[in-house]
Amino acid sequence: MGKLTFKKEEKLSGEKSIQELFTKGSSFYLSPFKVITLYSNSSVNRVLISVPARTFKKAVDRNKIKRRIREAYRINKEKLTSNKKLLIAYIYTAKVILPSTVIHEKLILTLAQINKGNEEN
RNA sequence: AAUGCAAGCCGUCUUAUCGUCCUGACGGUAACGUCAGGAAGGAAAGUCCGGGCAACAAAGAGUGCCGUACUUCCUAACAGGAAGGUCCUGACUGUAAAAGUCAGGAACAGACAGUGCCACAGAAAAUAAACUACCCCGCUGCGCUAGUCGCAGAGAGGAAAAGGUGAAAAGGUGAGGUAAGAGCUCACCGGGUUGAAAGUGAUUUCAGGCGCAUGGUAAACCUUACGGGUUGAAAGGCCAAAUAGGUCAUAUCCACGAAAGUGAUCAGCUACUCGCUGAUAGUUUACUGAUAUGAUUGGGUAGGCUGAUGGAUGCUGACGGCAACGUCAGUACUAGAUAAAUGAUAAGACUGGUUGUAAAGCAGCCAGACAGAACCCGGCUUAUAGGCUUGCAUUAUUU
Repeated sequence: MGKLTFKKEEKLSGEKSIQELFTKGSSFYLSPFKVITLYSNSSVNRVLISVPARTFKKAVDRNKIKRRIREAYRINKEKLTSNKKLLIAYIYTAKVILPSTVIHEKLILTLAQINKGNEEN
């Protein structure tokens, strides 16, 4: 480990798996995110990052938020301790563009929450 | 030099650490790794026009629907662009009037094909109309200067000249003419019309004749001319797991038969499977099944590839053209993602603003826009901190 990469394989795509995640996954809110998780049999954790176009009408703003979340996940993803692999969706629910440091802090909290959920199962 | 306007151009940079996508080379069975190269815009935006491309449709014509609307040209095409014309507005020059130059604007075909509408005000808003005032005529009354008189009244006519209303009042100004008036007549202007000349054309100029009642609105319906097949890359083309199905082979079980063996073929019903019916075949009344494994196969789901990035491309030069643009030659370029890459963090530089200081300098603080490719092009429209260049105007200074 120790590689802070984020390759194509880790990006969640495909209509079917996304539908499955949204219908069967379990979710929790932790401002500014809504997080949805689901166990899968893939070889890596796969992540979907979404910023609603309803709150951020300009593509530039959405891209900026997505990039910050992606960077935060990339740097902190080794904090995930589960053996089983997950599908994770991050949905950005805040109405303003938060600075990178805040997004980093909050995302670490969400990872801790996901780990806690694993231990209970 | 400053400010304003117009046109054109640019629209932050560097380093470090960690990362993303594409291409190539090398290593590796592969996963992947190493190295090298490349990776957003002037609007990528709005999706408002036009085209390429693709599929489907399509005898021809008419009607309907939608769009366009001064002319000529440019272009693949356009509602875009260039040049020009007409009208309107403003400024300047200038004159007795005229006229010219510059800048801006125009939904700039048709209102003697038809239908409709024209609020309020006003007498009247469209085959004209008489409220006030004006004029003539006869009648009645009154007056005295006793008339071809004056005043008043009601009546019958004339008249679009004056007043007032309105966005608009039926060509304008002047003269003649008349009871008063009227294109009733004349001159000039305006209008439409005929001819000639100039121009590819819109149109212009000149000449003749026309007295010339019949408004506005087509961003009301409408008429005329020209153009338009429909749907968009989620189009279209190709490959193709898994699962279910077809066919073949083998094995096992089962059924029939005394045994050998057989467990098929064809047609009809049904969208298909199953099933049913019939015929034929296996010496034959019967039976004409099931499961597993392997091979193969049609369609095709998930998914993938393609479409899809080199083009009506940019730049430079020559030639043609007033110009838009075209032709030729040279040269340069190369994003290709797909739940959607092109980044994150830190430091510094640069530019601008502001505060401190008498000022330069320096220091502190703040800011660096609009905005993210999605098949590709040509336009239009809208957003945009700051900077640069050129031209014009104004002001100030120096020579």
